[in-house]
Amino acid sequence: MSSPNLPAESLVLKVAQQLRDMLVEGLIAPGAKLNERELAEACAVSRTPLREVVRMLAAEGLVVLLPNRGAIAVSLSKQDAAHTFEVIAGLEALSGELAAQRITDSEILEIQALNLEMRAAFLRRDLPSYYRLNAQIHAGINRAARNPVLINTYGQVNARLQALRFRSNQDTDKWREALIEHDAMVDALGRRDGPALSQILTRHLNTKRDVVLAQLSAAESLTASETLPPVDTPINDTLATQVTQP
Amino acid sequence: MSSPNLPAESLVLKVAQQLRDMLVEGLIAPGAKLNERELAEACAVSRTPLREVVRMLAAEGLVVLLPNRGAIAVSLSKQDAAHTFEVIAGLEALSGELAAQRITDSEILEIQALNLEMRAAFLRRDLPSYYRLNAQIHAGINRAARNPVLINTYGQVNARLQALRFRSNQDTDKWREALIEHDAMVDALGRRDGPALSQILTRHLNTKRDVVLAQLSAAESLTASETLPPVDTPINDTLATQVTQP
DNA sequence: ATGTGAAATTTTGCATACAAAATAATGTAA
DNA sequence: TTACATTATTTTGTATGCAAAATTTCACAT
Repeated sequence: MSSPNLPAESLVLKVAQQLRDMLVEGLIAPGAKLNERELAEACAVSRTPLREVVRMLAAEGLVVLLPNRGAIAVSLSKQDAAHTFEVIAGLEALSGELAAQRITDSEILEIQALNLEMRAAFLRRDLPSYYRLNAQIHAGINRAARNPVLINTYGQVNARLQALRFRSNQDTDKWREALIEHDAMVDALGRRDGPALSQILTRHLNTKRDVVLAQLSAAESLTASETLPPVDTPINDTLATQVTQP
Repeated sequence: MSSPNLPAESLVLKVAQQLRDMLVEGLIAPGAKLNERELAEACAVSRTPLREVVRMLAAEGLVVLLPNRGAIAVSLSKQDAAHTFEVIAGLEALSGELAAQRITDSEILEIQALNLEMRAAFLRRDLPSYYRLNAQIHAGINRAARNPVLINTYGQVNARLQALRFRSNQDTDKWREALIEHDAMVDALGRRDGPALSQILTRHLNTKRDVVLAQLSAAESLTASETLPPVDTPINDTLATQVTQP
């Protein structure tokens, strides 16, 4: 039911979604400075609405305001990420609890189907499809919780995690483990066992947290060795692969 | 260590807190229109920073943007309030779980002391003190969870409930019930029994939700009979009940 | 070379100005 | 009077302009 007249959407909301996407997709790197003039030009608006958008994203936690120094894309430390995962785990636990009470039979079937598709994606080692289907399953559970406030809160907190861009190739054992957790999840959902689903989701998020934190540690030590060579050993080879990130 | 030079704080952040307070304190009534000229004048700034603030509060869910028609203070329907309480319950459950693991002995003592003060306030039927102490106890538990993201998320969602201004006189039985729940809460915290604390907090929030929803029903039917003859047309809901953007 | 400081440039923050939309007011016809 | 169309006023949305702060550039001294 897309109406033919599209002026309904406010300009700021469109630009907000645009910038939000750029941040979540990683087109604007974590920690990168947001230049008002540049972004305004890129979005084809003046600085005024753009500034309003940046303030909105700051309230959402996707950017950080630096007084008199503009804004930067949020860059979560490992601790920040851990804290965020804790909250996400709590929200998903709630979501599972509520979804088990309120989900319809057809929704259960749909999620079961998605889970099978996800297994297929795993067998093909099709990571993009896997992530898409994984997100769809969790979104389906959230939707089945029948709570717009929960969905909204979840989306806001989760966006900050998405901005981490951790969707890299995880090791196969962990991946297989995640699949087992998903099976248990779908099973609990099918039995409408809220507490069980809740518990599985919490555990699932904890393993996901561990994977992401490990990746962050790896990336961190990697960039550290790039930018800060060991004190004793002078630089002897010039690779010219400097990463532009504060 | 409050620095002597106060220009550090950004103007927008100050105005944001100002407006936020006005909304939470009920100085701006739920559903009330936010006139940019008026508010800008009241806050002694021009419309530009004020608009930025309004956008921030929209992202926080304290105001709702109406395209081409400005913004209104959020006005939660009963369903919205119920949904919000569900999320708050989930967040407090998480908070209790984490706090039980991380709280220090002295923090436990402090919360026990606050609980006793709250009992005293109850005996005196000192409602303001009761609410203040109650808030302090819950804030203490949240703080003990050692998770800034949780505190932030909680604060944002809870602000919308505060804006309901439901702190009216509750009936004495429910009040006594709340006291018992608080005792159980403090007890579980003292034993560092996370699951128990979590469960008690959830139940506590559910009773609180029931109280508030009952009050909302009462207020609703009251204003309805004042403004409209008791016909079958509740023109009310479904207009501005959307809390925030996707 | 390296560090320091002053001038130049850029960038942010805020206010004002103007166009479009919405609301209120007025007049007219039934 | 009421309903409706038309005009006037207000209000919102966006762009532009200007001052303050921050960043960069560059000259100069160590």
